[in-house]
Amino acid sequence: MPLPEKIGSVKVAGAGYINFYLSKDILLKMVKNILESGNDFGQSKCSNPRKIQLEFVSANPTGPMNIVSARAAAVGSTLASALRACGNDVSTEFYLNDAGNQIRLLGESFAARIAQIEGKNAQIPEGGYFGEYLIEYAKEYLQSAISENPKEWIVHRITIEQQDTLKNFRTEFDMWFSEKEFRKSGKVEEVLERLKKSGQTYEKDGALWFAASRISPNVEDFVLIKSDGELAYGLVDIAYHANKFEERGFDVVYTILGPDHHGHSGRLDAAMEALGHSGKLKVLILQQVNLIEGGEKIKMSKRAGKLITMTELIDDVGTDAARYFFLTRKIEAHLDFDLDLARKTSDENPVYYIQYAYARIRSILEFAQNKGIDIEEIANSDISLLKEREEIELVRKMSKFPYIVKKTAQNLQPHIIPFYLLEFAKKFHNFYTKYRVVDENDKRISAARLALITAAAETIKNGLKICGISAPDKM
RNA sequence: GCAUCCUUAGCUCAACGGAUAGAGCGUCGGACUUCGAAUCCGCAGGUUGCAGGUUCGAAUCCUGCAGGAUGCGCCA
Repeated sequence: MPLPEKIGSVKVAGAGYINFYLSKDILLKMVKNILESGNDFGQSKCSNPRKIQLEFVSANPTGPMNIVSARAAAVGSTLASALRACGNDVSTEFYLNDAGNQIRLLGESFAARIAQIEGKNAQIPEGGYFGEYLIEYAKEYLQSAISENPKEWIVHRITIEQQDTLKNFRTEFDMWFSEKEFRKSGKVEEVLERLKKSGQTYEKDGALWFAASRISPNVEDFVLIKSDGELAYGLVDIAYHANKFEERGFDVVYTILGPDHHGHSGRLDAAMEALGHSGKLKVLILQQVNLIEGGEKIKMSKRAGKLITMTELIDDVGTDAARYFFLTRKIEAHLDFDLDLARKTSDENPVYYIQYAYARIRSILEFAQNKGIDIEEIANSDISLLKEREEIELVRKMSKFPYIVKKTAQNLQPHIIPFYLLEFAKKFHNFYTKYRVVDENDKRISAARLALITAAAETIKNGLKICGISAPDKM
């Protein structure tokens, strides 16, 4: 039976399986495609591009960010890149909780610290913020001699700090959405009226409740308006999410929340349904992170003052290693972060294994150039000279990269790319050890192999880029 | 008590419901006069927590049980 030209061979593999292999020609064309695409290799067009919002981190501006925020930053920014690579219109957002009870407590705690430094007798309020960092900020505030209201100042100051930290962690947001400003918009009251009209609210103990349990039996009712007349967090958050769809027209919203918010997730879903947005919001619960050092869990407690902040973690292990480790787990799985392993700049640390493959290729290209080979010309080489098993395997692997990116975006699972890159690096090292790339006695095969490894470097670089990990030329 | 997540090799983890369940690390044994040894090759390591069910087919889906983590406020 004649085979279509795209199919190279067919083999019966046992267990009822028949394998069709892509022809070598098709595979080898991939190499040229990759070289032509360059930085765009891995991008694809989406059959139904959507306007997507991805909200993540959204840490309260009340103190230094913790390691769960770090994980959220790594995961969120990577998913955003992957979704963009698939042709979606993606907007990333940090919801700035700069209003409400916690901010009031922060302001009071900060004022108390200032008063203490000035020698006055002042107490940090019940449930306030006792962290030492407020003392440092208070000194800074007093020295700067600004007339700004201390509460406004501290919120702003901490927000700037968070923005810097996130930027250092290669996580940028298109939008920092202020809760305080949002509350002024009147949207909260409007949404409240609509919820009342939906008939799913009731009064009890002087508060206004939302009957979420009627919409979804597993969800408990919750308070919209507290008995003191204040807006509850739940209500503001519902209005905020309604705003995403109604004022800003997102088709889909992904909100990444910490494990302590899983109860909130069901409430939001129920409320979105009541407001006519069912199925458009997907809350992703990102599980917790345990830091492991010396084979043991580091117990962190605010009281004992043993808290490792996101900044400390980045300073300790570096952005590349930290991001890599945060990305290697499914989002719903708990992550044990092995500090000792992440610190190691040796072969045990997989992030270097991948980066090393890239650096090695850059080094070979430089070597070839020094030998007088014109790197620009390798795109015109005779790729069909590649026929060793390891060469074909490498091409086969790189041809899967766009699919890997797509799968990451579809499944909203960041770990797929780092795992792929690890396997890919393995295939490259494998090839490298067995075959010489630059062979002065055979210029034609050299050119073909240089084309091959250039395409490999492109694949690694683009993969690392999506993960927010650097691809160093030398290391 | 309720809710969410987890349980796969010694360790850390992969595996669109599909083939003989795969990687890294660790152990052991090998490979550098030539492009980077931060590398490669090989050996060993498994009743996928337990018990049922659905299916042509289950690590994967359903139920129950056991073990672990977390959350259950008119805080956010």
